[in-house]
Amino acid sequence: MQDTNLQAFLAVAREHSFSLAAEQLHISQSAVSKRIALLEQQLGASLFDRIGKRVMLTEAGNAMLPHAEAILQGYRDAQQAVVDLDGVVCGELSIAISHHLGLHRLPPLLQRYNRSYPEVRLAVEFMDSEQAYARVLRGDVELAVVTLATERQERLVAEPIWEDPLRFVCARDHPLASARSLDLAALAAQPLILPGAATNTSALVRSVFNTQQLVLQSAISTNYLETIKTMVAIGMGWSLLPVTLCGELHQLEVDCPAIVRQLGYLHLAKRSPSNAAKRFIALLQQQRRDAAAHGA
Amino acid sequence: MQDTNLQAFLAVAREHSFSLAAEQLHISQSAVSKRIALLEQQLGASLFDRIGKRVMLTEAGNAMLPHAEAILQGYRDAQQAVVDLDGVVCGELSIAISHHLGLHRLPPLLQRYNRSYPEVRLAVEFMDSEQAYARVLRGDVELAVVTLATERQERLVAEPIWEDPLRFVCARDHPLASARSLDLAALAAQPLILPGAATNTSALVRSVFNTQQLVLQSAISTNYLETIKTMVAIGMGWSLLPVTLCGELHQLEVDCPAIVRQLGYLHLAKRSPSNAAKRFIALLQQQRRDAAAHGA
DNA sequence: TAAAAATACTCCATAGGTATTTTAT
DNA sequence: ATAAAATACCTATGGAGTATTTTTA
Repeated sequence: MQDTNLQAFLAVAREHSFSLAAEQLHISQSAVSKRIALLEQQLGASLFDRIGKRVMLTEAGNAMLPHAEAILQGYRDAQQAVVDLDGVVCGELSIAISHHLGLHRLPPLLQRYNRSYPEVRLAVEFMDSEQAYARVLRGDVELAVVTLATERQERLVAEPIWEDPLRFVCARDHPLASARSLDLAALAAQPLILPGAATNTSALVRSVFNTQQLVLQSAISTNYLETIKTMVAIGMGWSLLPVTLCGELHQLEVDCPAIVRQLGYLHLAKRSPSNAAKRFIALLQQQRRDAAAHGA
Repeated sequence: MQDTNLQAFLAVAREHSFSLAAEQLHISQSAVSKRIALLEQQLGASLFDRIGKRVMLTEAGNAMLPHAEAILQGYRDAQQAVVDLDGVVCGELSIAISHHLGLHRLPPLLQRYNRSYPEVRLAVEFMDSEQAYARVLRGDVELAVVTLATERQERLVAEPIWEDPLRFVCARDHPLASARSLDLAALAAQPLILPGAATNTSALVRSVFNTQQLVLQSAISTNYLETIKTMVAIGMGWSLLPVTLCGELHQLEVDCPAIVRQLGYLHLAKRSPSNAAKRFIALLQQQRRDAAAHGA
């Protein structure tokens, strides 16, 4: 990205010679002649007086000189500005975060990010994971950190960071708490409390029961796991909750494969991540490695 | 003499669309695609994210934007500089004018200029004086005609043309109107209406009161002197206004040195004025001479 | 399905090279 | 006569257009 005609102009002005300018530019003398001729034609004015073997700037050439330099400097600056982007982390980073992750996993990460890159203005919005998916798809936010959907979406890149195993829970004084051995069918017969039917978590749970042709019907429905926990604690039914949320609830031993939510980040496949986003993703992935090392 | 690739870049950035940009440039959509692709290849970075039907700047594109504008402006300046050599007054003259001057001092000048040099396309923008300073500094406009700042700026040439003495005014039925003798302290104790704190006019006024360790606090604030006049007329407080705006307001005799705004023009020191700008400046300076002769 | 961007292809203008001519000392 | 710029002529490339394909809403 440059302007070869202006380069020729500056070289000739500097060298007072078409031939020397040609040498400097590693092109033929005739090419220089033509570049200058073209410029002169475009400007409607001569740039050089060719007085015998002397080449000197005309008035118009003098007038052009600083502008030509400014323009070529502009090209260099532009190029540099793009190159400089590598490694410079600044600007705004818009993230959608699920309520649950915002409460239980992200605070330390956000704090660390904010300390490491104070130049980045973090625009964080908390919402349901499904809304976050939509916001990313629409390009409203660059990144989301949420409960991942079980099936991958065409236009999105979704990477799991944490595994979030769900435990069957009920109140301590709930009939199920004293049951000897439990299977999915026994649970399906009892009142339960699940996140809204449209949520990824709910879909995951229902898919497990579906393998045994069991259909779940949740009486109470909310997308806030904290609320579900409270409902379970007062004996409204059983539910599935992340280990970290089980607290003093009774955990049921159930004869079925582990039910594990994938928590992670996602962004539009086609959208090139900003440097700010890249760093955030790096932080998330480091988190995953740490968790893996710790778990092992 | 120009850069068609950068033109395409700016057009796409402006329109958020390759097709619309193509229309504007009167070339085919595929040509635009190729120009952008070439730029991106030369820079080694994507300039736009094509997300479905949405076209948006990447970080690199954002970084490029001001440079691309600067380069194309450079071409225009270069062209104009050569044209101006012939003493021809034509092309475009971009001027930023303060609301007040645009209303009260410049109309006859603009009219005369327009008649004398119909070849010049006047691009006039009205704004606050402080915004005008910024526009000149950024090179967005060539000239500004505004209220001058009290201290001179390094990179600017600022020349006063008019003196604009400010008068203390209040409503006819305002308590101050019947006061025998007034000093600054007495005024500072009463509600007043001043232009915004960031304005040159406000700074000038406050500096005068500061010499007596008086601090002014303006309840209402607007940058439009006409609005201030109206507010004063309905008795909201006293103010300082140019003589020409005092009209039927009560003018207070106050024991203090005259407070005089300097109105004039300014431009970048390094930017040599175009012929069109030179003529405009000549008109302004003739105005000053006329005023001096009339005043004498 | 419709609209927008990318791509395939074709064509021509032009930038560049070589060789030659012109011009001024 | 010589050195330097202009020019003639040829070639290859790149930029433009049209038509088509791909992609996503």
